[in-house]
Amino acid sequence: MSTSLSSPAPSVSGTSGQAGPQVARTPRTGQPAPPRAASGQRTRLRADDGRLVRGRRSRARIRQAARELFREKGFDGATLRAIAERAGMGASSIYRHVQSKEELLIDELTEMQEEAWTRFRASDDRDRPTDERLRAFFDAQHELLVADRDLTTIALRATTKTEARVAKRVLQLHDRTIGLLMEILQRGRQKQHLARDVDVLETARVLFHVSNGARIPWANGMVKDDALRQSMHQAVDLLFRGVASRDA
Amino acid sequence: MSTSLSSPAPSVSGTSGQAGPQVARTPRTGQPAPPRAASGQRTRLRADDGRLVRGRRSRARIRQAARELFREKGFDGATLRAIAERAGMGASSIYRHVQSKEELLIDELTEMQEEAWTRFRASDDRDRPTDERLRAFFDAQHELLVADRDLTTIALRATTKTEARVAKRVLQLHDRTIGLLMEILQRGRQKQHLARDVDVLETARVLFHVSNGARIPWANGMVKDDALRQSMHQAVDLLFRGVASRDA
DNA sequence: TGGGCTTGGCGAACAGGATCGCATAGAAGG
DNA sequence: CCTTCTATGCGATCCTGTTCGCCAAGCCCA
Repeated sequence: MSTSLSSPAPSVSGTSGQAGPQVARTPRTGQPAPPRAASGQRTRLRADDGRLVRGRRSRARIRQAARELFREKGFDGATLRAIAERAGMGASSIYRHVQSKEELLIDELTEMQEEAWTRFRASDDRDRPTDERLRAFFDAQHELLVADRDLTTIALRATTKTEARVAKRVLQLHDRTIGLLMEILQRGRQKQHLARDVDVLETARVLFHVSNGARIPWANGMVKDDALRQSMHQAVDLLFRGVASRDA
Repeated sequence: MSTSLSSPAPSVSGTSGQAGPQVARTPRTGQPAPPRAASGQRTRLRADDGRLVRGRRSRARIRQAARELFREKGFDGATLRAIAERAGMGASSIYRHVQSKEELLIDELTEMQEEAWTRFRASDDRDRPTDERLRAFFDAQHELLVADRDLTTIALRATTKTEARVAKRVLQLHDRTIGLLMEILQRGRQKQHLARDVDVLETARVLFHVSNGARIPWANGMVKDDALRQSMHQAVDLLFRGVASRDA
C-alpha cells in the first residue's frame, strides 16, 4: 500500500489477462497469426519496420477521427464510413486496426477515465475524511461525464455487448475503478473511519454500481446534471450511515 | 398504503405518462394518427372490427415467435426476418405492430418482471424483518434471470438506447421496481426497522442500481450465478448496517 | 353497389457495421 | 534483381434493422 491511486489497481474480478492494446494485431483473423507449419519462421519484425510505422500512424488517425466524430455526431451518428473518410482511408481498412466500432469507443472511454482519475488525484488529500474523498471522486467523474453525455450512455451500452472482446475491456475498466474505490476505502479503514469488519471490496462494488446505475436516467434526460451529483452524494451518505435503526 | 406490491407503484422519476402498450398504434408514422383536416372524422373503430382482430392476432403471433426465438438464439441471433417468418408474415409487416426490435424485448422483460414480482409476493410476509424481505425480493428476480442470461444482458443494453421510446419504457420498468422496493422499505420504517430520517426513495434507488450493476459481470460470465446472489445479499447488509465506524 | 376511409401486408430498397478476396508495398534473403 | 513473406489498403458484398410506396381487405354509409 503505497503509491496510492497511481498504478493499475489490482484486478478485482476474473477480468485480468491481455496486455495493453497497443500491440499490432491481426484483427482479420482474431488469432495471433497462425504459427505456420513446421518451417522456420522467417521474420521477427523490427519495431521500426516501415509498414508498422505506417500502421501506427493510421491507427492514430483513425482514433483521432473517431474521437472527433463521436463528439460531433455522437456514437451512433458517427458512421464508420465517415470516420474512415476523415482518417483518409476506405471503411474496410479500419478493420485492419480495430475489431469493431465499439473498440474505438472504449479507447475513448479509457482516456476519459484516466483523466477523471488524474483530476481527482490532483485535488485529493489522503487525510481527509473517507466519505469526503469518495464524494470528490465521484464529482471528478461527474464533471467529465456531463461534457459527454452521449459517450456516457454508449459506454453503459457497451458494457452489455455479448461480443467477448468488447465486454472484457469494459469490465477491465470497471475493475480499475472499483480498485481505486477500494484504495480509498482501505485508507478509510486504516484511519478507522470505517468499521473494522467491513468488506472493502463489496463496498467498493456497491458504490460503483450505484454510480453507474444512477447515470442511466440521467443519460436519458430524466434527471438533471446536478441531481445526479446530489444523488451520488446521498448514496455515499446512506452507505456510510446505514439505514437500519440504531436500537436494533 | 394498503394493497402492498400490487398495483403499478407510483412513478418515481419523471417517467410517467403513456398508458399501456396494448392500444393499436400507427407505428409507421409515430404520431397517433393525424387528426385529418377540419372535416368530421368518420369512423371511431369498434374494438371488434375484423381488421383490428386480425391485427391483434398478428401481434400475438409476433410476440410469441419473438419470445421463442429470443430463447433459442438470443436477442442478437434472432433475426427480424426469422421472427417474421415464424409469425407467418414478411419482415416489414412486423413494423405495423412494433416500433423496433427492442420493443419486443421489452415486452418480454416486462413479463419476466411481472412474474418475478408475483413469485415474490406469493412467498412474502410483510411482518418479516425488512432486510430479509429485500433479500427475498432480489432472490426472486435472480431466479428468473438465471434462466435467461442473454435477455438480462440485452435488457441492460436497451436501457441505453437513445431512441426515446425504448429507453422510456425501460425506465418505466425501473421505476416500478424502485417503487416496489420503496414499499418494502416504507413498511420497514413503520415497523421501525429503519432509522426514521432515512430517505426511502434514495435507498430504494441504491438497492436497485446495485442489483442492476452487479448483473453486468455476471452476464458476461465473470461471476457465477450464486456469487451474484450472495453479492446482493451482502449489498443489502452493507446498506443496512452502514460502513462507518460506530464511534464517530 | 360503390366510394371513402383505415388497417394490415408485401417486396424493394436503404443504411450501416462487418467480411472477403485481391492488390500493393515494404522488408529480408538469396 | 527476384522471390517470398507480411502489414496495409481497397472495393464489392453480405447481413440485418428499418423505411417506402403500393395494394388488398374490411368496415361504414349512402
